[in-house]
Parts: sequence; structure tokens; C-alpha cells
Amino acid sequence: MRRILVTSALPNANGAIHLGHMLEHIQTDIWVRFQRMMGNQCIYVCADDTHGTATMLAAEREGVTPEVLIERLRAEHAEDFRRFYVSHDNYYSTHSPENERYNSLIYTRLAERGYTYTADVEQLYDPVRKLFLADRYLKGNCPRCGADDQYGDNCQECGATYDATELVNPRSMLSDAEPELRNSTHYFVDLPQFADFLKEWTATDAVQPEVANKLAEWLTGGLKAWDISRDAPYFGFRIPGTEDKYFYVWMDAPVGYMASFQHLCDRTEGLEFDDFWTPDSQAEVHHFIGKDIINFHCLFWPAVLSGSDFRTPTKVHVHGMLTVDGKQMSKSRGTFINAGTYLEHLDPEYLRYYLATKFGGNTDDMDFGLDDFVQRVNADLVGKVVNIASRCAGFIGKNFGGRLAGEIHDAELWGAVSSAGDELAELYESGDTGRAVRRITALADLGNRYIAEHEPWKHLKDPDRRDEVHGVCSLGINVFRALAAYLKPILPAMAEKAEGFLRVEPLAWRDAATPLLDHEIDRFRPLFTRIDKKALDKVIEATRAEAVEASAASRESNTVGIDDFQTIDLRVAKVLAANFVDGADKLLELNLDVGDHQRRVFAGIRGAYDPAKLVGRLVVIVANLEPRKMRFGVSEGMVLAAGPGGRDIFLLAPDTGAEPGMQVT
RNA sequence: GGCUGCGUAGCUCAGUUGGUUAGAGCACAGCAUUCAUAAUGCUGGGGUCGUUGGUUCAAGUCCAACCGCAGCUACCA
Repeated sequence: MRRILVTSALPNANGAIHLGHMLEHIQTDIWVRFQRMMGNQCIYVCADDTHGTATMLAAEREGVTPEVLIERLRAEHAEDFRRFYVSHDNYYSTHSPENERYNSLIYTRLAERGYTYTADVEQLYDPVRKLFLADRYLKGNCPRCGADDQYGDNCQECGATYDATELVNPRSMLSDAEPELRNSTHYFVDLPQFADFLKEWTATDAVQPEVANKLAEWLTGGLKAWDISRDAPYFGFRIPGTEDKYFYVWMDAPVGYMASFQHLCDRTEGLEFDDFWTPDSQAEVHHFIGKDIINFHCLFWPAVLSGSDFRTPTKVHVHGMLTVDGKQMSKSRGTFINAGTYLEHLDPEYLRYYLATKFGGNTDDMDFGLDDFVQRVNADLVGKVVNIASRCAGFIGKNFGGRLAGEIHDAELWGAVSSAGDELAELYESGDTGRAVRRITALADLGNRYIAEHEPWKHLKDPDRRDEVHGVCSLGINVFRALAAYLKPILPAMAEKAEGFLRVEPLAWRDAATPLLDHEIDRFRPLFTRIDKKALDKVIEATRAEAVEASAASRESNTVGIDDFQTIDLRVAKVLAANFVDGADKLLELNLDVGDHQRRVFAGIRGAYDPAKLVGRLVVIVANLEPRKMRFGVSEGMVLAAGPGGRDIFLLAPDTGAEPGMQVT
């Protein structure tokens, strides 16, 4: 018996599970269920990837702690996967004590062995939000072609790549402030020390050949050290021995595989972490990932593992990306389909089957063709496979007391079906479920042809041919049973219904090789209904509607809960200076004392207030309003006032005694 | 821009080390059939294999350039 640990890449805790995630988890789950049917021990763990600046900012926006945010999403994600029959043994979180422990352990071992070092890095810093800016939060002009609005790493216009520090007129996308160049100490894993190890490792069959080709680009070009630290504020684990340095999320994400497994071991009798993770382990570790994250899993991760005295992965299974009707998933086209939206209208096994026909065990992209999806499922699954049971069951029930014949009517047909198991097993093992499905539907074609040739409905009237009819229909049921077993990794719920119909124990792979003889079966009930194209249209419509709603945000709701209200940080502020703004006929620029700091706020009150008379008075401001770029500068908040506008504007004023910085509750 | 991979009938794909008239399923058309969730069987139409050029007795298959798609390009998770 093989002992196998399997993972899918960790979904981010910053959004809902969508079709792209489902592709990966369904592919993984099919492989896992196949291994289990073969009698192997196969543990499947996953987790939400929770850390990073994005989580921190999202939680801030919602006015909750990151912990609250990520736990809510984790529960949602786990539920989506469960409803698609994805059989995780554990769906955990990277924000866990186990993960912190393994991160520290791995880091400490790497440091002790001289695989880490620190160096000062110059990085752009947002003085308003008080944090260092990742490339994705920076925009500016391309240093080569000057194009507007380019991100901090490369230019969409001319294709140049550069450092964020080279951007011309850089701007923080969080505050629109001009970033400052600041020095900070960063921690690095000295990847070049692992160059020889990685060259050897990537040449094994742990990675697909095309992946090895891609990796050769980095390996021959020379590996760079890997920056594994981020400065506070950051939502993550603090690096041992530091005050304000945190592990970069890509350091702790793959360690999350180990942590999720450890968490499972702690609750499972007989499951030992060390059996799977020591360097001499005989167990297997398989990672399923998309081709977008090859470098993390095939360079950093094996290097980190080998440098910290853990085993390296047996195999990294890399798949291509999902397109819908030939294009990237898009919210406005209605093709950025969330798992939850799909489930409201369609059976999860439709998707499992359709995607299974697409997997080839390679890194080619896969297209979700909307019409193709409907046709494929209806024609193959309902028209071919299930139809065999449906057309034979009636005869068995009505004429033979629901009992199958005692012998095989056609040895040749049964031989073809029952002997396909080995070839199909190889296809499943290599991840080529597309070819496996094609072989299985070809077997279904054989079955349907066989039944058509023997015309049981005609011969039933002839008493001399009753045994033949019994034999033909019984063999039909047996063919169906074998196909249900072959398809069980893909269609677990259908297989379960088939087991009920056949009155048998849960099907194992080897059951396809031995027929059911002289055995009573149940009445047949439809195992699958056809896809209604209208249901799919509804999914697209709903997805489009979600996109519109999301962009309209929560502006339209009439009432808010107390929690929503508490997300707004109202504060008392004192006007230190007030000035006219050149070129603005409604605005005044205010300098406000907010207690611990000062801010600049633009207020549209020029028509009602003389700036000179404002100085010294107290006002109420929204302190956590997203900084807004205006024509004349960035406004860092909003002063509260009542009235229709023009001359009729009335500032809210706290009574005497209030101090700048006090929160309004 | 560089790198990896892909581009074969309307759709989804198969085409092994280059070798006789390029295959399958779905869709479409005709016929047959009626047991089955309008399911099944038989027959048929449909492709200058992304483009251009090259190597070769012979290229979908090898080479080059170009076009299109996806991903990566190390601080987006």
C-alpha cells in the first residue's frame, strides 16, 4: 500500500472560490479518490492562504480584525469545496499555531546552516499609510517609454521590466501620496547555494518536462537570493529574534501544507507527521498547482525543504489555466463564475465530469466552452453511460424479478469492459483523465451497440429466447456497473446512487473485473438529469449581476447595522490653518490637528465660511476615509457639515471640552 | 521585450521515432429502431493541420521567422 499526502494550492483569503479554484481542486480530488479506490492511503489537505498586506487592508476596509475576516472566508471556502465533493481530510488556515511553529523551525534551521542572511534594501514607502509598498500598490510613468499609469514591476505598453524605484512620478495607489525612498533591513534565503541541488531535482520526474524547461530559465540564468521578510505593519508571523520583521506570505504558504497535515495528525490515531516528512520517508508527497506558481513550488519550496532537513516533494503536478469560451474569466462578461453561484443552478458533478474530460496531465490551458459543456454532459453521461442502466433495468425488474442472470452472455464484450481497468488506472495515475473518459465512453458505445444488436424488446415475446434476453440485459447492467466504478473518482455521488440501485457495497476499482451474477437489484431511478441550458444562462446572468452589485458597492442600502456604523472612525479635530485654494471656487484647504498628528483636508465650504474665522475651532471629521486625490492635492478625510450647499452649509461643532483626536461614538 | 507551452473538421480533442487516400466523439443531414431521461444503431457531408519560407524522395510531425492565446519575468496573493 502506498502512503500518499496530497495538496492543492492554497486559495487566498481575499475572495470567493471560483471556477479556477474548482479546476485545481477537482483535478486533485479525482486523483485522490482514485488512489483511495486502489486501496492506497491517500491524505488530502489544504488551507486558506491568509497572510499579506492585502488581507490587512481588506480587514481594515471592513473594520474587522484580520482574524475575523479570514475565519469567515475559511468557513465559506471549505463549504464550497465540500459541496463539490472535494474530499479534503483537512481544510485549515495558514494563520495557525502549527504553521507558526514550522515556519520558525524551518527558518531557524536555515539560519543555523548559513542559508540565510540580511541586507538593506531601498524601498518605496507610503508616508500617509505608513507602510512599505509592494509593486502592485505603486503606479507611475514607465522609465523607458514614459507611459502613464504603469505598475511598479513592468510596463504594459513597452514591456520593459524595472525596479519600482525607477518609476517616474511614482504614486502610492493606497493614498495617492508620493512615496519616499527608505531603507529597511530584509531577510533572505540564499538560493544560489541550492543551485546544484535544484538542477538535480528538476531533472527528475518530480516535474513535467515542460516545467523543467521553464525552470531551466532561472537555473541557467543564475538564481537570486529570495527575500522572505516584510516590514511591519504586515499580517503574518513575526520572524524570530526581530521586533518588526514578518515572514513574507510566500514563505509561510507552502509550510501551511505541513501545518494542515500536522493539525490532522494531532486528531488522527496512527497518523504520524514524521512518517511523511523526514528526509528518508518512504511515503509520497504530491502537490497540485497551476502553472502560474511554478517557481515557488519547484525552486523555493524544494530548496527550503532540503535546507531545513525535510523531505522534498515526490511530484509537483502542474496544470494550465482555465478560460471560458476561449477568453480569460471576466466579471463583466459574466464568466468569472463563483462556486456558490454555480451551485445555485447546476449539479456539481456536471462540472467535475466536464473538467475531467479536459485534464491531460500536462500544462496546456483548458477552455470551459459553455455550449460544449452542455452537449458533453448530456450526450456522454446521460445519453451513453447512464442510458445503459436505464434501458436494461426495466426488463430485469418486470420480467426477471429484479434478479440478474447467473452467467455472462457475451464473453467478448465483458472481456473488453472488465479488462480495461489496468489501462484506465494508468491514465488516472498520470492525470490524463481526458483520455480515460474517452476510453470509458467508448466502452459505453460498445454496450449500447450490443444491446441494439440483440434487440431484447423484440425477443422478449418469444418464450424460447427468454434466457437470451435475461443474459443480454444482465450483461448491460454489469457493463454499467463497471463503468460506474471506472467513473467513481470523477462522479462520486452518481456512483453512490448506482451502488444503491445495484444493492452493492461501495465500489472498489477491482470490482469492475468481476461481474454481478444471480444478484437482485433495486428498481431504477434516474441517476442524472440533463443540463438545462437555461440553468447555465442563469449562472452567467447572476455572475454579471454580482459584478454590477460589487461595483455599486453598498451605497444603495437604506439601513446599516451597528457594526457597519462602527467601521466609520469619526474624530474631533481642531482647525490649525484654513486657506483658499487657487483655482477652486468651492474648496478650502484645512490643516487639522487630529490629536496625535495633523492632516490636510479639502472641504467644500468656501461659500459659507471665511477661512480666517475657522482657525481654532473644533470640527468633526471622518478619520478613516480613504485618502482621495483631488485636482489640488490629496484630501485625507472629510469634515462633517449639514445643509444643501452654497451659502447654507453648517459645520458640526463639538461642545466646549472636547479635545482633538477624541473618537465620536 | 525575454522565456515556457499551445494553435489539427462548427465544438472538444487524438495523431507514437517524418512514410500509403489526416482520425474519434459531439454538433449537422439521411435512414433504421422504439427497451431507455427525444435516449440508441447505421450511413454521410465537412479539414490547403495558425501564416510564410526552408530541410527532405517524403512534413500535421523537423528548422526559421511572423501572427494569435495563456502563463512566467523573482515584492500580486
